[in-house]
Amino acid sequence: MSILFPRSSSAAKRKRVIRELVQGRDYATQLKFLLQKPIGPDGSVSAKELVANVLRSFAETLSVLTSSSEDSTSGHDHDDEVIAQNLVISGEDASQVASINDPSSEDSTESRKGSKDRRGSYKRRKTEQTWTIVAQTTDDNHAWRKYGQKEILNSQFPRSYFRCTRKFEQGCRATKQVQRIQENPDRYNITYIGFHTCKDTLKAPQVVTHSKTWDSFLGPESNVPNEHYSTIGSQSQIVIQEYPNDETDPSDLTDANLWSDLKDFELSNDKPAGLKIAPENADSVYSCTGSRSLDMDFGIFSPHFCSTEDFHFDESQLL
DNA sequence: TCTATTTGACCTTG
DNA sequence: CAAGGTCAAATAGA
Repeated sequence: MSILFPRSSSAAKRKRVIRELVQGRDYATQLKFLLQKPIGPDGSVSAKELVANVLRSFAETLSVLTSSSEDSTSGHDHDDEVIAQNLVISGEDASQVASINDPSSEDSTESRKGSKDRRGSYKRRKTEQTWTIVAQTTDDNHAWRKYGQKEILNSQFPRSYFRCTRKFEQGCRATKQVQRIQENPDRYNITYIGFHTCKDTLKAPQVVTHSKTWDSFLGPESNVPNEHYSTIGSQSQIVIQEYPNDETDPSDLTDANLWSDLKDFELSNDKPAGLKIAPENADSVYSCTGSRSLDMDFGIFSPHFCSTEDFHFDESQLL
């Protein structure tokens, strides 16, 4: 595949292409989770394979575009957002998503109503789909509300817990955990748990907080200078998709609730609410660290996607 | 006054 | 039982 854009005149088109590709790939990734089905009875290409191909195609295209743009761009705009390049499934079974709306796996919030002395009586949401990214920013275009912070054993930095601000308005189940990486305090390990099911993501351009810096998010131990997080450009993000290890059949992913979730994604202002972890401000994503691979592994991507830093995609260079 | 954050308590899980 | 996740009262800020 070879796509060459005339430098000046087609910059906008190029930008759009990149955006669409990235977005499309994210959608395909979501689709993949929903279509964990074996080959059809008639031996036709399975949806799984299909999605794999789509993803591979996206990855390849982006790879080409990126490499072709790298040597042709000299300037970097600090404010430019950077697009995540790869969403890697390091998969365990994708079974858990099916239980998103399963009452048995619901957050304890409901079940605790009326019993004030049951603080903390919750069901740990190990049944949710989770994925982890490494990034220099925690901004992901979703509105989050911090609800807790914990000192973590053998970790210099505390872990902060966030939930979607629309948890109660719209019942959005998305949560995330943010923790500064000890070996690399410039970056954060961000674990997303569950997909956003809220719809007005555009109304939530930033993480909602009264705090002025991420330091306040990440605890008093944090001593990274504020200005370190004042800009968005040039972040690196690494995505590691994870599935809970569960016995549920992956085909449950086609659960009606999920489809409705998917519909929600589509309705959410052209922005995928779920896998938005590959936000516009990510530039590098990798992982091949999965323990148990899904049948369809993202290893189908070209090898460089699995290395840690060689795939650096800065959208600003393409725009 | 309203909304978000902080923080210690409480609970689940392994 | 320790570690980690969540709640909710207290607090802070707009």
